[in-house]
Amino acid sequence: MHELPTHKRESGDDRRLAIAAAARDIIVEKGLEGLRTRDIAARVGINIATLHYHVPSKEALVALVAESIRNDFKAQSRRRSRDNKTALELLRMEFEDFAESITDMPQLIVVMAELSERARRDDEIAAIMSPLGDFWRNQFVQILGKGMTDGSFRPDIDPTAGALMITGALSEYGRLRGRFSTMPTLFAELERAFTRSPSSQG
Amino acid sequence: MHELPTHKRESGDDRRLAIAAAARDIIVEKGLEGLRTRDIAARVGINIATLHYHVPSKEALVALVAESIRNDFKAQSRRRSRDNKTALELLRMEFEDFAESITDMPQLIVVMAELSERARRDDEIAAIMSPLGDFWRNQFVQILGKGMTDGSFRPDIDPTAGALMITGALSEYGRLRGRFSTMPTLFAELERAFTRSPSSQG
Amino acid sequence: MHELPTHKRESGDDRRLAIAAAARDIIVEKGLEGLRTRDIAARVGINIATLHYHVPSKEALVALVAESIRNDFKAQSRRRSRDNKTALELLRMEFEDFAESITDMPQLIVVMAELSERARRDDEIAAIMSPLGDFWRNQFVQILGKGMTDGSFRPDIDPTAGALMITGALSEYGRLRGRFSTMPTLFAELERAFTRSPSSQG
Amino acid sequence: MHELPTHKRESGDDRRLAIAAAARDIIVEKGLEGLRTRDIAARVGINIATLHYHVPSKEALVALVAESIRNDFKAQSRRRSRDNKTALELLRMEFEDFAESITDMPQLIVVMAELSERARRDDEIAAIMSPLGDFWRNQFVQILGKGMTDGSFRPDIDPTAGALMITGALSEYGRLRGRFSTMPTLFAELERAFTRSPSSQG
DNA sequence: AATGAATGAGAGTTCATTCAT
DNA sequence: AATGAATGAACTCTCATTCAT
Repeated sequence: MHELPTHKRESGDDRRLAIAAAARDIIVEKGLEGLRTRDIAARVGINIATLHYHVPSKEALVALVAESIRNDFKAQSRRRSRDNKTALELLRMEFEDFAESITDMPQLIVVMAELSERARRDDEIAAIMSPLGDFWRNQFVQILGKGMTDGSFRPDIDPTAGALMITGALSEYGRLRGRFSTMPTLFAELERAFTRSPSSQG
Repeated sequence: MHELPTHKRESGDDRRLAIAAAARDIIVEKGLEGLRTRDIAARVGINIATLHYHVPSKEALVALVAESIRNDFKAQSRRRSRDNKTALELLRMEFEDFAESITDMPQLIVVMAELSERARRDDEIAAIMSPLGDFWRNQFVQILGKGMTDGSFRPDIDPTAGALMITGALSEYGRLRGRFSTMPTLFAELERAFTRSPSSQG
Repeated sequence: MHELPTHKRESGDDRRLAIAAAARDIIVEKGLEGLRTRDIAARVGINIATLHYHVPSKEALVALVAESIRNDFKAQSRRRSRDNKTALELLRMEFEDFAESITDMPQLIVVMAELSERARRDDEIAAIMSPLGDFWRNQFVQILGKGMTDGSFRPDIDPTAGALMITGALSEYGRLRGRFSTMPTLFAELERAFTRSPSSQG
Repeated sequence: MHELPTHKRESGDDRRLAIAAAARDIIVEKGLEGLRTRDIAARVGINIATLHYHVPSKEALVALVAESIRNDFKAQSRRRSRDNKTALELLRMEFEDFAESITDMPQLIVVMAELSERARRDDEIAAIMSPLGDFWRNQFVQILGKGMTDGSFRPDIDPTAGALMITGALSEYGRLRGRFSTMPTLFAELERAFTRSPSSQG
């Protein structure tokens, strides 16, 4: 990126980035199942043999994609200061991050879903993806825990179950591609689910 | 099931059932991606050509599996009377149905997930699976709506978003195979999410 | 034909006729190469196993078609009296027979061509088709020979070569399906080829 | 041909030539119908996958053969000067070309016949073969036309019908593989068919 | 770093034929 | 005489991978 690539004899790292990007595009279009090394090579503009020179096997290729996804995902979560915020504010920031991801990299959600599916049968992928899911879920566990203390949320939440509800709802939203509910509506409902009812005497 | 198959000259319908069952097993083990007609034939104990005699193509085979899943899923939902129940009771019944499915046919959830993924790119499968998802989600929409009226639930629920939360949470639970939360804990949290907070004064 | 078939349990001979007819139709549409026993059975309205009951193998089936063609072909040639005719009249009668065949059974020419091609590699078919070609060619050999004597034709014809020219021209016409010359034009040219030039001093 | 192939790592063009040649041999032996990709690969000494690398499908393979035939056929027709020749001389040159083809490449006629048959149902092949037949036939149309002017031939020829007679006779001769007439005999008869009778008074 | 050529293993599918009823 | 079910053998085609250059 920072130096002009010759488009012939690119540095290994740049090639690997390009390969991962092409692979992600294809996964979005045809799923992991429809991912073919030849298609990736064609999209990058290199020979299959060259592809194998940079990424020795398909297994390694999928792992590369998984790592690429992990990097993008983690990058998304670390950009803003989380200090001196109430739990509710933190939750909203997470929601905003999610909305941003969907907007900026709609790929990300789809590819993550495909890789999670694969992780069920592939230990190497599981080793990369599971911590990612854990990390995401755990952020909500933390937020919910904090919110029970600072009064943002109900005091009777089970943070683990609650976090699972949130990630489940967001994943489901991504899967349905917004066909049945808008994001603000869903976010609002999720907030209500963990805050006190407006008036219990109502 | 009820009589030992001779493995020679079975009726077409029985064979198709056996084929669907074998395919489901393999999908659980290796995913839709790892589904091979030869493996199915071997598991059923027939020749590949015989498999093609009963199910003319792999496309048709996947559709057969989808239908088989749909039948099992719908069968699960229709066994008990839903009359004269409060919304909360109905919600609990749904949870019990879900628990039963997980216990009796842990396959079902996994295969449904695989088929839903495939439905994204395969219209024929989408035609079978989408209504199923809609049906499931809609049951919760109904229940939440009713609960807002009969006082079971908060009056400020968005039923559509709420239903999406519930199905998302249940799907996520199935995907994680109970690794991070027990079913009763999750069910309880879901209930609390839609009922009034016990006392807002604490 | 002479007694009403029940369409179930037909006599073997009727079935064989129907099978041959169906096979000929399919050969016209898709060539011998595209002939499938299943397609024949479907067109006749019987099961493949039933087809094999009546015609034990595909080899026998093709032979059956060849015989059916032979019968039709020979029938065409024997309907009119050939007595007391000049060679030129006989030649014209042959042309008329050919024209009639093309009109009444356009199949016949096409299927004959396919079978002749096959005869090159299949001795059984050759045993049926070769005599047919010989018979046809020989009719022209006879006519040309007679014409050299009765003054209808040039005296310097080589009857064998001439007969080959005629059958070749007619076959070519059939193959091209009349795209480059009309039948009367071709017939006239053939006549001229074997009669004296109108005036050599011209 | 000119240098011994190593049977390992040949250039793509050489391989395609070898593949076309092998395919032509097999078509001669077993017909287009009996053409199998595996047989071609075996004859060339390569793997089936390698065959598909060079020729992506069987359809393309048959087209390749058709093109190979066209090239050989056209090459045959363009080697000698056709200037300052009478129509009769030109006709004889065509006959000599035909005789040479039969001697040097007996394949050519047989494979052309098979491809023409196929052309009836395959538009891609028709697009290659039909112009070839048209080209051949048209050469005779030209020669006959010229001969009517320069006095070589009868003045009452229909060139189109006459050309069809010639190509038909030659094709028939090729099909019968010289069983019923020698080439010189046939050529002589064809000449006589279009020249004036030597003397109508005998 | 890059590539054209090659490959083994295996995929889904087809087809004439047979068997039990 | 008829059929649904079954099958072995074969077919075209695909794919990740390797090798020589």
